Amino acid sequence: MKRVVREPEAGVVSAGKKTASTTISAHVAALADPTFSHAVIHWQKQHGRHALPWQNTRDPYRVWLSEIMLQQTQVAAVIPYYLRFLASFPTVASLAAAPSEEVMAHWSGLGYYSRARNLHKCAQAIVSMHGGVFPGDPVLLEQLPGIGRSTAAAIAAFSYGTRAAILDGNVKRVFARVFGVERYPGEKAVENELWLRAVALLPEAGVESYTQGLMDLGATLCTRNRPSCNRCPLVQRCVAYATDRTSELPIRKPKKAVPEKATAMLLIIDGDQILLEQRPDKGIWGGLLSLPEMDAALQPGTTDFDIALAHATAACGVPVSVEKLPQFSHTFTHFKLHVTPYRIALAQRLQSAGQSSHNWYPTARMANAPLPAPVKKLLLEVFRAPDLLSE
DNA sequence: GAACCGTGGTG
DNA sequence: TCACCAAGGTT
Repeated sequence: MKRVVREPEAGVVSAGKKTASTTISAHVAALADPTFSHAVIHWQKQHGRHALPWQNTRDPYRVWLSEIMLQQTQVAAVIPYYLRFLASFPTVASLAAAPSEEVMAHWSGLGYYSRARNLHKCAQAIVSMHGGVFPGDPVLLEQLPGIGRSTAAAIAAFSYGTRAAILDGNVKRVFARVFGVERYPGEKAVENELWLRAVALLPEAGVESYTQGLMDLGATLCTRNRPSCNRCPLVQRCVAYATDRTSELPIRKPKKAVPEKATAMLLIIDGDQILLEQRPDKGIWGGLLSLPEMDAALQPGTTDFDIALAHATAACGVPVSVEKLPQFSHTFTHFKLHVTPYRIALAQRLQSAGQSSHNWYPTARMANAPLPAPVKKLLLEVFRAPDLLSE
């Protein structure tokens, strides 16, 4: 259960003694500037984006789906996923009722798979606890799985016109430049300050255009590299522009070396089926199917070839051939993975050896399987299966 | 606060 | 090739 913490609205001050909320309200009031939202709204109506697939609707289901998909993900990557998802699950009830494997299959390749698991949980909570209707109160939205403060505000603003502040990567970048924030925005104290500004700068009316405008500004003009300041409606008030610091702000996250890991993946093939394993929810690629893996480092003194044979035998049957496939590596946000794939043909399948997490999957349906992107890529190269998900 | 959690595009 | 980054949330 997540905590819901919210400072009081601007102007709402608890009676009596001088409290922290008094200070916050005063701070918010001091940061207010109606000309800011006016400039953003005016620009958005003329130059913002108005034809994205999830726009021109106030259907909270569509707004919610798009906001979850767009977390840490760029618009261009989301569009095909959003369209396929909506075609297969047109309502929150249909999504709630869908098997989780089907939900994961539709998310396969989009990354951050806890988003998909939380999406499914959230749909079920909307049906069971909210009568199938998304609440318009950001405080209620934030209690649902996968919805944090910023996403809750976006959903409430776009669906119901609720006056709530977002603070996503776009807004952080715009604010960091306009207000000349010289510290890393990921730092808690800095983020708190940015939230205060976000609340203080909300318009009295037109929160939909304002919110979309902030996102559009960040995505189309106030980009990380080479921002288009000459077209920006905030350029006159931009500290970074005035001081020629747009390439320095926002301050970058301090980098650190990423660890490297190695694994072997087994393509155990029996006729037209391949053995896949359900991955636990916790950890990388949680909740997806993937290839069985073995850690060669755990078996010193033997060859990879021997280990692959032994593993396949123990897992599911009698192998007749083992072929080492070309190695590849995959870089995640926080580590790099080196993979050695082995292709193993099976002469005889042992029914009794299969675990519950084991899943014999038709190779022809590989493109539809809920697989991690690099695994799907590998398998499609091996089997050259057609893409069936779009049907 | 910090680690964890993906992927594809970009320079 | 590689570092960096993009509509964050959870633990």
